[in-house]
Amino acid sequence: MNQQEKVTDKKKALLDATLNLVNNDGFHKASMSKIAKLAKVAPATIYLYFENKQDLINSLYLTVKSSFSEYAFKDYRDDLPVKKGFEIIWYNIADYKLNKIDEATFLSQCDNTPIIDATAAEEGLKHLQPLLDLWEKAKEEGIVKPLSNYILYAYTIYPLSFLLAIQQKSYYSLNDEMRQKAFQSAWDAIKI
Amino acid sequence: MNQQEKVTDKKKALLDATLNLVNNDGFHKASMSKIAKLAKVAPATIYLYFENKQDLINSLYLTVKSSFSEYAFKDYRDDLPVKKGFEIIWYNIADYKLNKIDEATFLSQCDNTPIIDATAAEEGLKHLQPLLDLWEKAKEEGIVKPLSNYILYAYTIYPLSFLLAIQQKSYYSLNDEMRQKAFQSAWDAIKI
DNA sequence: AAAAAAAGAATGAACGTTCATTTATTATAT
DNA sequence: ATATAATAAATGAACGTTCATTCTTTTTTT
Repeated sequence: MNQQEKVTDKKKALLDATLNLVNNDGFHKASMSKIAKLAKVAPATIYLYFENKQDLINSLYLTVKSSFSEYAFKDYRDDLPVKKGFEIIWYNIADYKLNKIDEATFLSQCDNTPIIDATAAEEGLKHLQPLLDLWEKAKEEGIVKPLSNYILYAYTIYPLSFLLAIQQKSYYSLNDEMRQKAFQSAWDAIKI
Repeated sequence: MNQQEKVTDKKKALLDATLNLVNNDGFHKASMSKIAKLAKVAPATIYLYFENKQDLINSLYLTVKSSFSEYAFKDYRDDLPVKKGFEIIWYNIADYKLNKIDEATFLSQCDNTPIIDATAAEEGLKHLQPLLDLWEKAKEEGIVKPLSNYILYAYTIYPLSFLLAIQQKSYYSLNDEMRQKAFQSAWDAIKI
């Protein structure tokens, strides 16, 4: 293992530890020493890789967000028919939310609290551009209702966050059949 | 002003202060001394009304949640036709989320983080029972798709949280026309 | 042997909470 | 009605603890 890889390893261990602690105990209980202990590293070592706690959190957010959007647009091409393209993206995001539960939970916590810098939050918003482009095309073609992209998002993608939360509290688990029905509801909400 | 009212006043000032600080700075930055200062009270006074910080937060959550559900079912009666009843509840909740922004923001923060005790969270869940009952009736009558109440919630009520978040970041504001369209999408998502 | 990485101990500041008093209110006695 | 006693409410200072961060020393790599 070379130097570069080792650096990445420690950094990754720290990001993982932070993710888990923030998810399970909340930001206010995720202290630097706990993070260090979980990552099997001395507290001071964190400062070799991150400027301070805020930088650690921001970095984690951007890292996870970018892994999310990579996942979301896997196998998607903008020359596909509108509904097919939307279906691919929707199922990708559903898979992410229901399989990569820790990452998705963390993102949802960041999006609903002020623990992330305004600048980092803005940076994270840019990741969904291909979906916004798709919706513009869909509206032009008269396939989807002429609603703002915010509303389209609210009724198709955002509900998945609730299903994630429910599943995580293990009141409920979403099988393939349910997933199809959920997609149908998303589509019914926005289709003309 | 009698004694009872004075007690309620200080308590209310403390709950208000906590709401504002947690909303703006996050739970981890809302220290007891800041809360006390904002409520114009000595730090020690908080402990006359609440056991500790966790109890303060839990109390705030339950207070707000109960004001929310009172608002949600205003003018609702279970002998109304299903769609009419749903419409009343939906618009009530929309009004709450878009007008009582601070309270709604706080609830959304609580629902997406581990800052609330498990017991308090469970307690808060019971408030939506009339809506769940309505949905059961709607499914029996074949007016609404045979989906779990979780999914029905995810596609009708939950999207309002996103619209709240958007409006609060003031990227966007929801007028009456948009609100009607949003209701239409909610209904389209679940109607048969 | 020199440089870089990591560790652990040490730092002041800030935290939630408690304490001994003071201030305000209510009840009792004159 | 007035003065006094008893109670309740509220305070600011102080507590022990924990926090994020830094400093010094040790270990590892080159």
